Amino acid sequence: MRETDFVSGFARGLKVIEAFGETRQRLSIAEASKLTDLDRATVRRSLLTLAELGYADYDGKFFTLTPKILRLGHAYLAATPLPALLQPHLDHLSERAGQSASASVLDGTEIVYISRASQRRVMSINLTPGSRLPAYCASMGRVLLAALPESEARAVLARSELKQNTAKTKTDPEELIAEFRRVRAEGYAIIDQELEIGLCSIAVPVENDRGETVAAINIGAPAALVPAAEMKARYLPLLKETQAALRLLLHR
Amino acid sequence: MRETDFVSGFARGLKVIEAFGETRQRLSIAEASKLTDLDRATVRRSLLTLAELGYADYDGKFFTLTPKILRLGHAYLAATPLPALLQPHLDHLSERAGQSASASVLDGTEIVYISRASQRRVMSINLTPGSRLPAYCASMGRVLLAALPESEARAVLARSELKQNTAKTKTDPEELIAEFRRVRAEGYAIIDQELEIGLCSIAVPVENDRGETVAAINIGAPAALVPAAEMKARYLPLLKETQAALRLLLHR
DNA sequence: TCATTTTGTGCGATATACGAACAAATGTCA
DNA sequence: TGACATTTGTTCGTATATCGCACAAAATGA
Repeated sequence: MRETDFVSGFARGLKVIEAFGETRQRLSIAEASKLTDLDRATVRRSLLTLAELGYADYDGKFFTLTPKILRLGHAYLAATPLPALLQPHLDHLSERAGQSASASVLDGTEIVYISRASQRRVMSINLTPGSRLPAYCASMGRVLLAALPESEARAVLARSELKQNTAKTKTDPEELIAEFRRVRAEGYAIIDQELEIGLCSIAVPVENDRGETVAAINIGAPAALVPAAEMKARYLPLLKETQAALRLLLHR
Repeated sequence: MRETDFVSGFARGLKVIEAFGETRQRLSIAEASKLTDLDRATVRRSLLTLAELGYADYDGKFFTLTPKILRLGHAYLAATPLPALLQPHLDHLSERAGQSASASVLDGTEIVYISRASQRRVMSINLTPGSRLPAYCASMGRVLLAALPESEARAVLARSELKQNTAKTKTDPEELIAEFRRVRAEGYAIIDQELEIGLCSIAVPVENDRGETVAAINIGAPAALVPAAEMKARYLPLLKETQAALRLLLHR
């Protein structure tokens, strides 16, 4: 790509939008400038542009994003058939399992939820399509990383902040790589309270008819109700059934 | 705002992103140019910028958005406390009603879903946070429009495409304005299959402690199970309870 | 094959970014 | 309270980047 094929004003504006996620709802020009590492004058123009277009409100001091900004992410959810295709299967899966079922894809070091059917809240945080979790310590993340060539998986781990969320969190890259091999061989991943105390989950890949992994689906359950040791026996058959149904759907 | 405080390259780029929602997943440069009414060279630069930043993939012919684009909308959902605040109440409401419960805000002529707790699918389309419906024919839309000064509500209706979705859809602006008055007086709106055959819903406003309407919540049910005439008796008390709980939460 | 559509590129005119300077607001301390 | 320091928002001139057009090249299809 040539130098002149890059619209830096556009790139800067997107950076400004993302600055809102990291901290608070309201940002002043100076705050946004610090977060994005862009000149105050530049940030100001971007924010005024967002306000002019209705993507942001401005009270003279602080800028806040408006719901119109959701159109941007929604462009993806509406344009990509995968989330809508998965949803009814997740609903069915969730109902039969009596637990929450979700689907996600990989974006860098994180997994991104694209569909979800929740029975009740098991996690302290609120997961909706668009929500993100670190891949290395989520069951769907393990499945998605296991699907990458090992060199790529290593590269992702190298870029990840391998944080010890709980006493059970695996943070050693070699141990994780070994786990990815097991996931590839056995076709599922189980997380036992590595992300949050009290939460277990089990995931399998969603493959198209060429065997390529295009997403992951999981079932999450409170550890108090379903010990990790029972996750496989209880939920793997259901997940495998859903996986088989989806494989037939995802021909291309 | 001065002319030079507007970054048109940014505005054009955002228009390009939104072009993906309207049609398909894959857009060529020429297609995107037609949809956005922008010069091909401009669209090409915007798309290449998106690809360079990882927001889009490019196979040499078609561009597709990547899940990274969800970061933009998620910046809003994460930055705004409302969706997360509402979610547990919707879960509780949904469980007690045995039906789907949702929350939305107004964006122009449309309502935007910000949180949702679904029991089972009652609609043909898949609603997730970020999904949009026309305000004039949705129960939450009626509630949100009723909260506007009447002149503004009229202006929104004037900009709306008042489509006859079903035989029951109200499309006369005067009839709708009269209905808004009733909603204001009685505090709830009921939709009887005006959006989709077989779907009834009832909504109430979510107000902060100053009585300002900041969102709407609803319960949707299949008309076959719950006739419109029974919606009020069955669900209004539950909605009112949730509304009262939220009012205490939303002081500012 | 030729016609049609689509994509890529060079160029002049125009719009934008940068950095610095200034003004206004805010905070600090005697 | 008042003087000073700091932070923030805004403006301006200029160097630089982007826009839209026109044309060339490539792909597509009849």
